[in-house]
Formats: sequence, structure tokens, C-alpha cells
Amino acid sequence: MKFKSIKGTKDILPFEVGAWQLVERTIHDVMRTFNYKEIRTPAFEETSLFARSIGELTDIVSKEMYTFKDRSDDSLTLRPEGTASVLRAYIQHALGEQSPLTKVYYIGPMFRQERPQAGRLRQFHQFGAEAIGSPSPQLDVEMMLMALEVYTNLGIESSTLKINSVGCQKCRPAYKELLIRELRKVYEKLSPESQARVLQNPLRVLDSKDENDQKLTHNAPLIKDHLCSDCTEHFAEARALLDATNTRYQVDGRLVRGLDYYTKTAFEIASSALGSQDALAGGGRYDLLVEELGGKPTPGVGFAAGMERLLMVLAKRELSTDLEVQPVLFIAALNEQSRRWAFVKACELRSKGISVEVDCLGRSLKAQMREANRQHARFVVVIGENELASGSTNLKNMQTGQESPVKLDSLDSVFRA
RNA sequence: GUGUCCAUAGUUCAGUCGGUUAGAACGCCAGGUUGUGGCCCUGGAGGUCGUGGGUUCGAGUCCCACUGGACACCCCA
Repeated sequence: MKFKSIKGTKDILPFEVGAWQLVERTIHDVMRTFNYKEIRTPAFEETSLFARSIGELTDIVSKEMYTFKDRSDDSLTLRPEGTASVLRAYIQHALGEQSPLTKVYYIGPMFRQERPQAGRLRQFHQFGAEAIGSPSPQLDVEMMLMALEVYTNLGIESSTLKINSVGCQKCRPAYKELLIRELRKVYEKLSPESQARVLQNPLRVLDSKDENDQKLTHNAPLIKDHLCSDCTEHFAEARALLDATNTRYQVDGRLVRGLDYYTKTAFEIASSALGSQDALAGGGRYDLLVEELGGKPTPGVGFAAGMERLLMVLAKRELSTDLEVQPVLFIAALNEQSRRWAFVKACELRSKGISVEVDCLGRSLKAQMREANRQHARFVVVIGENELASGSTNLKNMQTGQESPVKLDSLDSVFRA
């Protein structure tokens, strides 16, 4: 085979696109009820936008970005996530000047050059939302509820919400030092990965998957116990709101997100129905990011969720079929004259909003019936010399096999309903 | 980037110890029924055995490299 899709990319084929559309509809519906407007940003940006927002030292920026030079020698990057672009657009178009709180959501492809795995592709799709302009924990909780709402509306129950607070500029530095001091004591025994993280991003040592690391850090201090009063209060209110909305969650003091820009609330929704890559969604507050990108100091919070992973959970259940387009009527024709009549009639009915199919391969009646059956057409009419002469035919119900007479020129009224 | 396993019709897979012309099921096409689908019966089309090298009288089968895939690590959605 000469051409193949690029490693880590996938075609979404006709038979599976119905599930995607169902999920997309659900997302649009949920976002509408929370009053979020859709925003569509370009799939690529200046490289430095991502380096600045996500963080130079993160895995995403240091080794996973699709970065290339265009013909003007500018360094561009296929977006690895959505928040940076949304904030760029927010600042560029001064959306904050038009209203104090901006609530937007997005759906689209993201790109990261990683080794493909279950639930991980190089081009994958995320939906997510951002609320820019308010420091209120209500919006932190709104993010969690929106993601959860999408899942429950799709009948997914196997998800769990974990939350943590990663502090802010006031409390994190002191905690970091404390943590590093503790980690130094067991440094020699830590896994190589964790050793490397002690200085680069010590918080991430705590959520290492390595069992030995977990044991060694069992008694390590957690940031949620070392928050400043502002962050403590914020975290408490977020939890109170989750309780008040009857949302089930666990506080996970070791939860750390991989992007540098988070402050205060961080959360993750995972599914037990997935394999090793079990995070369905993740998000958190980023009160310093807008300023970091050149805007006015503006608090914000957001989340991102993986579409493929969501689809994987859905696929494990018996998904109601019939998500594909199916013609309502198949017009089978027997000779040249009736084939032309069928084609013209089909076009006429289609313009009235009725979905109709005809055979364009010159196939036998039997083959046309087989095709109508395969397409799950609800009705079939057969047109030949006799029918054109008499002006009437039989309308066959493909489910029951029953036929009933119908006038050719009243076909459209039969399907008006 | 690292590791393990894998790669044979459109799909899911057989293929013995290295030995003649690489098979099955499903799907597709046609016929059985001169104008009626599904079920059944019959027939047909469809393969560079991932690619390239090597060993051998002989390779789908053994060896090496590459490419791709699955899973895990790292990390993330």
C-alpha cells in the first residue's frame, strides 16, 4: 500500500462517525445550558505561545510538540492543548473589555508527538472550557460539573473526580522548599525519574506510579496542608460547593497536573473502564496565566477532556446503533427510462427534505433490493414500464415486508411527517 | 525516547519439520427466482504472505534491519 495515515493518527470512518456526532451534540447541549459560547481558534500558533504558557520544562514543551519552520522561517507549533490559544484570542481581541467574565468552550484536534498507546494518539481531540475573569471557586466547580454532566448525559458512570489545591505564588514556594528538604532525605532510594524531578518539579514526585517512590514519600508533607489562608479558604469553598451540589469527589493531596500554569484548584476525572491512560478530563485554575501571556492580571479556570477516551468508554457499552444516516426511501428502477425517472424523482423528493437513494450502478432488481436492505431503507418502491404507464406502484415497508399501493405523484405526501 | 509482543484476502484468523498451485469463515459480486431484500443453496472475484536484505537446492515459515500496529513505562486528555 503506497499511502498510509501517519503514525499515531486515525481515520474516523463512516460507520463510527455517528458516535462522534452524538458526543459532539451532547457537548454543545451541556455547554449551552451552562451558557458557554463556542470559540474556534487556529490549529497552530507561534511556538513561543505554548512555551510561555505550558512551561519550558514540561514534557509537552520539551519533547512532545510538533514544531516546524514555515517559509518565512517563523517557528510554528501545532497546538498541543487548547487553553493557550483561547487565552491568546482573549487578549488579542480584548474580550475582557466587552464583559468582565468570558465563558467559552472548544472542540477540536490537538497534536503531541508521543509514542501511541491505548487512549493516546498523536492527533487526538479534546473539548474543553475556559472561564476568564473571576477568581470565584464557583467557576472551579462549574468546570467539574460541566465535564461530569457530559459524561452522565452519555450514560457514563464509571468516572471518579479527584481534586487538590496546588497553592499559589504566596504559599507554593515555601512548601516546595519544605518538600525538597524531605525528598533529599530519601533521594538515593528514589527512582531515576523521581530523582530528576526533585529539583525540576518536586510536586510530581508525589504522584509517581512507582510503588517504592510511593512508600518513600508516604509521610511527605502535602501542599493542601501548607496553603496560605487565601488558598485554604478557596479550597474549602470549592469543596463546600461540591457537597452542596451532591457531587461525589475525593481529595487527592498528591494530584499534580502536568502543566506549569495551574494555581489553587486542580482536578482530574478518571475512568475505571480505561487502561493505563485513564484520565478522561483534567483542569484547574490559572490565575497568573493571562498576565504571563501579556494581558492584564486576570484570573481564570478551565478544563480539557479527551474525546477518544470518552469514545472508548462509550464503546465498551452497548451503544445504541442507528447513529448512521439511513435513507427513508429507496427507488428501485428496472430499465433505462425508469432509471432516469427514479433519479429525477429522487432529486425532487430530496429537495423537499426526504432522504432518498437510487441505484447508479445499473444493477439488477435483486441487487437493488439487497442494497436497500443493507442501507436500512425504510421503504422501497419499484419502478418499471407498468408503473410509469399506470402512474402507481407499491410502497414496500422493508421492516414488515408489507406492500400497499401508492400514486407516483403523491409519493412526497406519504413521507411528509 | 525505552521495553515486550505482533504483521498472511476487505475483516477475523488457519497454514504441521523449511518442501508441489497459500486456505477457512464472514463480507463483496453473480446465479438459483425473465419484476422484490433478509434465510438457504451454488458459483465467482479478491493475496507483492508489511518492506528490504540474508541463510538455503528451496522461505509465509529461520536470521537481521527498517516501517507500521498493540500494550506498558515516561507523561498526559
